[in-house]
Parts: sequence; C-alpha cells; structure tokens
Amino acid sequence: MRRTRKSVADLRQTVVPHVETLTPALRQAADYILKNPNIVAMHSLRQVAEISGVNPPTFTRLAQSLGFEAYEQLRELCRQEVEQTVTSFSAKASALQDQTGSDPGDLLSRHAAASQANIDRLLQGIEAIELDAIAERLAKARNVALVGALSSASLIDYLGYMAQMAFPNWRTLLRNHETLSAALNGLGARDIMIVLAIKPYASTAIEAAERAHTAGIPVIAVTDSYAAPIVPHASHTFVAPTDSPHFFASAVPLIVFFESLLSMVVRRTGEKATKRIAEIERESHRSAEYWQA
Amino acid sequence: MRRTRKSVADLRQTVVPHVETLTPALRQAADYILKNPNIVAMHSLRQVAEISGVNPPTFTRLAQSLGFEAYEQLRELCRQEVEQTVTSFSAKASALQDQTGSDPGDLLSRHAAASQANIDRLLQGIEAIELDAIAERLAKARNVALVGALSSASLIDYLGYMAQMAFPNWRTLLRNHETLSAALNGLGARDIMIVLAIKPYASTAIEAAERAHTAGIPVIAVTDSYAAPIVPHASHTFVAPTDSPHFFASAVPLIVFFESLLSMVVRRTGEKATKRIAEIERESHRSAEYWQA
DNA sequence: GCAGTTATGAAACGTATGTTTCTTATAAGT
DNA sequence: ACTTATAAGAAACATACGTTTCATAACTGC
Repeated sequence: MRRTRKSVADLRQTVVPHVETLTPALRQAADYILKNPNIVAMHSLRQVAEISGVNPPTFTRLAQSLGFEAYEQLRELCRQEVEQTVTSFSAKASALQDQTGSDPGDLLSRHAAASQANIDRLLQGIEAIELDAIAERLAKARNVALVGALSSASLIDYLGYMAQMAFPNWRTLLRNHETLSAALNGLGARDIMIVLAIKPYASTAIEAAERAHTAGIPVIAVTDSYAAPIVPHASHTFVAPTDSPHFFASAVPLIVFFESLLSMVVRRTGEKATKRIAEIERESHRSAEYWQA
Repeated sequence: MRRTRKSVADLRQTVVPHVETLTPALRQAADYILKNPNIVAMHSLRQVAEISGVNPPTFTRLAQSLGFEAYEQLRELCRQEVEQTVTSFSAKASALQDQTGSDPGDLLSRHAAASQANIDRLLQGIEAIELDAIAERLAKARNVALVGALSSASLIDYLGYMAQMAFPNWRTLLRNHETLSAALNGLGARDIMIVLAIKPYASTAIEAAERAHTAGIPVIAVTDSYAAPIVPHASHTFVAPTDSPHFFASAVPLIVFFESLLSMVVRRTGEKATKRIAEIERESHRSAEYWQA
C-alpha cells in the first residue's frame, strides 16, 4: 500500500520549532492549535479565541510570529491536517497491523499498537464485578499497604503517591530500608496489602506476600501470570498482560489497572477523598512545591 | 459493546429526504454539501459558493428549505460529521467518559478506552523523525540524567530502573536528598538531561531544567503542554496527552513514550546493551534478588 | 528603583460574511 | 401571446470577522 504523502508544509513541523522562542500567550495559542487543529480548521478566529480562552489578536500575532503573512495561512495548514486525517485514518490502522518491522522509526507506532492491544486484553481478563468488590473492600479497609520491588517498585510508588493524595491510610512498604517485620507490624485482618510482582519476580515481594498471608492479612496480588509464585499467597489475584516487543515487560496495562482501581476507590470514599485532595494541593502550593507563574 | 451514540441530527438523514422536492439550484447545493461536508465545515459560505460554483444565497435558502433557522446550523452538522470521522477512535472514549457514571463497574472500561485514545493522540502528536533523532543523540551521549519530581518522580524512577539495566551511563538525579548543584556537577554539553514535568508542575523539575539549560546541558522536556513552564528551558520538547476522567492525570501515554524511547536507544546501542542486560540479570539471580523455584 | 523595552488585553477599523431585498429570467396557465 | 408565479442572480444590508492601533501591564537591564 502506498504511504499517504505528507504535505510539503506540515502543521507540527512548522509550528513546533518556533514554540520555545514564543512568549507565554503566544505559546498558549500555539499549544491550542497543535492540540485542536480541527477546531481551528472549522471555526473562525474569534470562535477559536472564545473556546480556547485566548485573546483574538494573539492568534493573529502567532501567525505573524511563525512567519505567515496572515492567520488564514496558519488555518489552512490546520485544514490540510484535518483533511489528511479524514482520508488516511483507516489506512493507518491497517498499516500498523502488517508491519514486519524493519523500520526503527516506527517503533513508537508499534509499541503504541502493542500497548493498546494489551489494554484490550487487560479488559477481557478482568471481571468488572471482581474489581468492584475489591474496590469496596479497599474503601472500607483500615490500612492499605503497598508492596513492590525491583522494577515494580517505581510503579507501586506511583500508585502510592496518587493514593496518598486521596487517602491518609494508604502506605507504601519497604521504602528507605524498612524491614519486612517492621512493615508488617500492626497490620491485621482489617487491613489489605496490595503486592505487585511481575517477571522476573522479586524475592522481596514474594516473601512479603507470604508473611502477610500467614499473618492473616488479606493480600491482593497483581501479577502477569496465574502461575506466578505469588499466587499461592494471595487472597485475590489479578493478572494483567505485560507482553511487549522489547527486552522488558510493558507497564502500561498495570498503570491502567492501578489508575482505574484508585479512581474506583475515590468514587466510593466520596467527598472525604476529594476534600483531602484539594487540601493537599492547597498546602503544596503554599509550600512552593508546585511551580507558579 | 454499545455502539457510539449517533448525534441526534445526522447530516445525511436530515438532507436526503428533502432532496427530491428541491428546486434545481437548491438541489445542486444540497448535492455539494452531501458530497463535501469537510469543505463546508472548514470554509465560509461564500468560499463554498465559489468553490462549488453555486450562488451564495442558494446555500442560505437551502438551509431554510430544510427547516433550519440559519445556514450556520447546517454547517454545524457538517462539522459534527467531520469531527466524528477525525476522532473515530477517541470519540469512543469521550462518549464513554460522558456517561456521568451511574455504572461504577464500567470505570475500568472507560479508563481503558480513554487510555487507548490518549495513546492514539500521543502518536499523532509526535513526529517519528524527531524521536528518532533524539534516540540517536541519547545513544551517543556521555551521560544521560533523568529528572522528575512529585508525581513524576516515580515515573522517572521507572525509566531510570529500566535504563540502568541496559546502560551504565543513565542516572536518576535528585534521589536520596542529592542537591541540585551536586547533581549537575560534571555534566556538560556532551550529556543530556531528560526532565519530566506534568501539571501541577514541580518547582524542583523546572529549576533543574533551567539550571541545566543555562549550564549548556541539552535538556529534553517531556510535558503535557507547550505552554508548560519548562518549555523555555528545553532544547527539545515532547508533549504527551495526559487527559483522564479522574482527579489525576493519566501516566499511560508517558509510559508508552518512555518505553518506546528506551527501546529505540537499546536498538541503536546494539549488542553492548543486550550483553549488559543479560549480565545484570545473571548477577541478580545469583544474589537472590529474583525469586526462583 | 527607575528607565526602557516588550508583551498583552481592549478598543477601533476596514473588510468579508450571511442574509435579505430587489430585479430579472424562466416556466406554467389561460 | 400575455399574464402570473416562481426561481435564481445581483445588489444592498447589518453583522461578525481578522487585523491594527492604542494603552497599560509586565518584564529587563542599568
């Protein structure tokens, strides 16, 4: 199949190189155009200005800053972009599937497609009702302990960071040289432990699950196979596909899973979580952790 | 799966039934609109008139004949038609997101769809050639320094962990109370810094990028907007969509991006990286970090 | 801390837009 | 063939458009 020819003047190609030299307002306008070429193509300058919250003259000035004679020419690029997408969408989809893959430049496309496929498989492999039940238990738990080692450590950290925004009773274990015994101290049947363990499985994580399980702490295992060594020590197991064409497993389905799970618990906890989130954000702004103009 | 809801007023559905009762000139106009909704959506009435060879007032009259109050409404139908085609994939996601959520069990499906749409948008927003060029530079760099704070910290950790498997010269900065000055010490123009900063932007990350940029260290910014405060301090910027129906931004596209980037660099580095990976794996097994049956 | 510069929003301007009105062309009925 | 009714182009109109100008706000460099 013939590849759709790229128009000589491409929107991104034209705008992106200039972006870094633009003033804040102009950059905001450029950002909007790059993200919403279809809106720009289909609406008048003033309508775009209103929708995007940018002052009308800013777009005129942006076009001039980019070397165009008028805004109309910038808009024409957007039109071409849209036209191209309209005509080449189905082509792209089929092209991705039969790539035998010698072209390294398309590695992003390939990995993107693989990730999307994995997300699909994640969806097929998990029962909504199961997940709902777990979310319910997490919402009611006294403490939620998170465990992950080696490559799983940073993913568990991500979950932990997000969770602490919403809940004061979620905690990541085994950080900063904390021992397993110390970590498990005080945890019991009213708490829940979430353990992430994907191949190659970290001994630390398996051991933590085992000890917790023996101690009567409910363990939710998130792993990549029902044959994983953690399964026997879990009271509930979720399996996420992590296949990838790379030397390492893809974390994408895991992130999707964790983000969804977290969101479900937040929804259940209701206003309490939302309030806490707002409070922490406010506090962070005060403490200058967040950058502000 | 439920089909994406068709907009209440469909262009074809609205126009076709009336076509036979129209006068010749009006019919010609109707015919043109049905065949070229994208032209109509993206151009003014008078431009459409000129392109199609139909007199301007004819389009106004057509709209009125079809029961519309004004031509603008007819054009809006064309816009919807185009929008639907352009975003056929992400349309699915937004439709799912719009269900204001009476069914909590479907949250996983919704987030999965949204993630897939975001991956799609990531692909559209990044030029393969750009990414290729950056991968090339990363492969040749003396040192690669990774920076991320707050919510980005764990994601950068993930990248750093994976990278260290393959390359000895990739390092995550600002961990374990390392100061910025100490971190930047020894870095120069032959090195590259990758900074991840997504909203709310961490002061630490912005500052690191700024200092590095001033010091002549190439900075690659990965962020969520061209209007992000880090952009002025970057020698190259990648923007990944992070929209999500939750209170937090989704990390999925970022993971896809990093995994792809890493894989591209590994491919370039060739056998050297592969050997190192194998060696580290062997070492880890010996040291019992990895669980074995 | 101030002068000079630049960036940005508000107001003003000429122009193109969508629509209506007017006029001419076309077709039908007697 | 003449009238009448309808259709369609031309001209006219109010409006919204893209742009420029102006004033003020926000930086920069001394």
